[in-house]
Amino acid sequence: MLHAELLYFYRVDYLSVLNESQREAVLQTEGAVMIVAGAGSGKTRVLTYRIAHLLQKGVDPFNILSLTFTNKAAREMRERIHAVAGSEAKNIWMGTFHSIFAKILRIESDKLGYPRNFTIYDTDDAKSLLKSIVNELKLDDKVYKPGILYNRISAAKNALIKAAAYNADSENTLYDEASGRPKFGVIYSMYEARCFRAGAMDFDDLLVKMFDLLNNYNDVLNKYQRMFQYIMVDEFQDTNHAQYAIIRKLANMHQNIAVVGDDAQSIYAFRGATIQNILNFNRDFPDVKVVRLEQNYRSTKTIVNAANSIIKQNKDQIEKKVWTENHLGDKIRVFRALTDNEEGKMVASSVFQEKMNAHLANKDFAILYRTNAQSRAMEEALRKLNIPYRIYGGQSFYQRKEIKDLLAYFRVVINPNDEEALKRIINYPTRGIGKTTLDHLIVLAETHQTSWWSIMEQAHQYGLKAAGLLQDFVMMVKSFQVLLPKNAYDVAMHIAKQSGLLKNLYEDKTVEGIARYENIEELLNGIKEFSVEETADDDGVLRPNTLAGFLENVALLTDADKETDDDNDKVSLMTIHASKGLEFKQVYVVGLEENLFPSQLSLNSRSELEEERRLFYVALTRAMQKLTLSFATSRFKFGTMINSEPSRFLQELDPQYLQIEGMVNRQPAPQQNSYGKPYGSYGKRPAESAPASPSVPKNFKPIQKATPAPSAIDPNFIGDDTSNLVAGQQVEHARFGKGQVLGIEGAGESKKAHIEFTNGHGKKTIVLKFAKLKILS
DNA sequence: TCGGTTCCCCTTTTT
DNA sequence: GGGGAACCGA
Repeated sequence: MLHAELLYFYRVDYLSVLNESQREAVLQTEGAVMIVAGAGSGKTRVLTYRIAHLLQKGVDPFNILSLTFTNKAAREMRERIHAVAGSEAKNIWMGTFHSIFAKILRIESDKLGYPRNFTIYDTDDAKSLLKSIVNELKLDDKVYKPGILYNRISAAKNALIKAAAYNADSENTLYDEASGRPKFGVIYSMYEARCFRAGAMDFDDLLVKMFDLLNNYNDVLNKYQRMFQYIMVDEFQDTNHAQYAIIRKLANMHQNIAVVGDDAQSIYAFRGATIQNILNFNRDFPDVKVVRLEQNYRSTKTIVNAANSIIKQNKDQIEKKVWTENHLGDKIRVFRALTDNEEGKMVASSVFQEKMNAHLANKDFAILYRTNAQSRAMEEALRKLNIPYRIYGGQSFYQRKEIKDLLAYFRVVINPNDEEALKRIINYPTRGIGKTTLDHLIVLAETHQTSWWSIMEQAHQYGLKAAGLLQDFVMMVKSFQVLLPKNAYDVAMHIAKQSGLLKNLYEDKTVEGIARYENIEELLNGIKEFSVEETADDDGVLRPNTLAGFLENVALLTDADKETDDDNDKVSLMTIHASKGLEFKQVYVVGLEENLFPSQLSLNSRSELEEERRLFYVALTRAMQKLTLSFATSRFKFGTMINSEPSRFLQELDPQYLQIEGMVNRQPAPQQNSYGKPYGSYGKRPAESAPASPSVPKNFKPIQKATPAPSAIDPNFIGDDTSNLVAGQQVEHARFGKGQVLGIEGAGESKKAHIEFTNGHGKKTIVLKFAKLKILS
């Protein structure tokens, strides 16, 4: 640290700006610490100062490991530390789990038999590989859907179960047989082998292989344990089993580990995150010091209290009381719109007005939604009012076809065994290597247990009809490979031109074609920027930034990691997931409708519904000054208009914090005791509006808390806990519809129900563990 | 083998 | 309403 920076650092006197708990969290650098940080409680500030404090104490930045969940969080943290602690910040091991592990895996790749420049398969690559495996095995791709297979493989990997172990466990095999996918284990094995053969790791492999590395190579474990004297983990509630197993190993030598998290903001259980890790942490580090940050500095009392009124409806939670000294603030507005487009208009014009009234800038506003598809209506409305906006996430730049195509060229040049990349470009632009040839290649590679590439290199020997064309392709790639040590931009440009890709895109003069060409230009410009500075490699030697280096960086960039343009004063549009960790003066949460938020797919179990509720909690707590919620009574879905009802979450909010606007003038004002339905009755719900259901408040709170997930959609919904299911009960199955239970067989994991379905599906035997049954009576 | 058309499925959320 | 796969005709 430079002297001047040190002085600056002391002058800030960071300890005086912290409250007592925050100070404790910063100063407790030794041993295990768990920081339970409520929303808006200054978590990032604590983490920043904690690292600054370590540096100031003389800890070498190379000995600090700080893991975050997103690239954005890592970057922001680095910038903030740089601001308080100076240029040393860049030497801290700071990044996402995936990026840090990828970095280490490249260094240690030879131990695992991987090339140093292994490819990282993204979700699309992985699904595409699974699809071809299913085809090769001649299985029904309606049953063996890539997405389902991918999720199940991912779940196994997150639990550190590899294919061999998976297949050795009869419980898995039985499960797969019962769910109609007996070949799953075979697919998993093949997938694993094919990734290895291609020199590729998927996202989950970055965790699994990292664990293997530490578990099987004591010298490697020792090296990194020594290195990482201080470990910090942000968003601990979002870690999965594999991630936890790794950090636990790494922390084992020095035992200096601080984890920061908030169970109320756990929104990634669907991806394997488990709050169990919090319990494990207490078990594995029995001397853990727990620090609670409960004072909220971000939001008004109204927002904090309303958010609390939501989260307390969850059964699964760690008791904590988030409070604030901030002023009361405005009530939370609720907009009711007729359609999704009208919702967009209301939100956009409200942003326009608020900007004037409260003298705010565009960047003080965020519009948050549950699904990316909802952004369109918002965009259109904002455009009409000339309000600049920026969309975070959604279809990422790097997921566009043309970008993936060019990147696939780079990938093949760097790692010709990368079969998913090869598949993309082998006949693009068209060069006469069609499906037939590719099928031959696949079969040959499989029989000779080798890669497509090595078959292609010897195409003549295998008597392939298209051998000449394949030879040409191989020669082209090899001519690119020679250039690899050079500067990334020169190589990239050469490849883009010589492959014919640039020309192919240039000739397309349609609007989309021009846009695609511009995207390629943008990518090339990005590479140019990347390649101007030289970097020192691990051995300290300066070398030009190569294309391989660019690809390493780009593989784990997904969403909002593209450089921001000059004008940053824009309204932010993003999913609630993407908004975690951010704050805005004014926040609009749109699409508060049943089946959308909470998502239809979450309605079958209490735990999933509670995750949706935590998601809502995250959304609410993004707002500093003013919060607006909105819903539409109908919206376009798959091109057709569907009716929708207001979300149950609106009804769960304590009405004293709400101000309802845009209502049909049916009643003078919502009465205190009628908050069960303060939004008027619209939509066709005969069962509800019929006199048969009198004035009993349907969602009366105490009842709601005691019974699992009452559904606002199905008035007959009783529950989903099938553990006590008996013959005679009426149930509803997601696919087969309604039916009656004839009998129960077995117990525990393999408990099955014989059910007679009414809608022509007849009798079926359903394994209760994975059938999502609703109990109707 | 290729290009165009139809048709089908889709929607959570992300590294 | 849209992207991708499957299908079909040259």
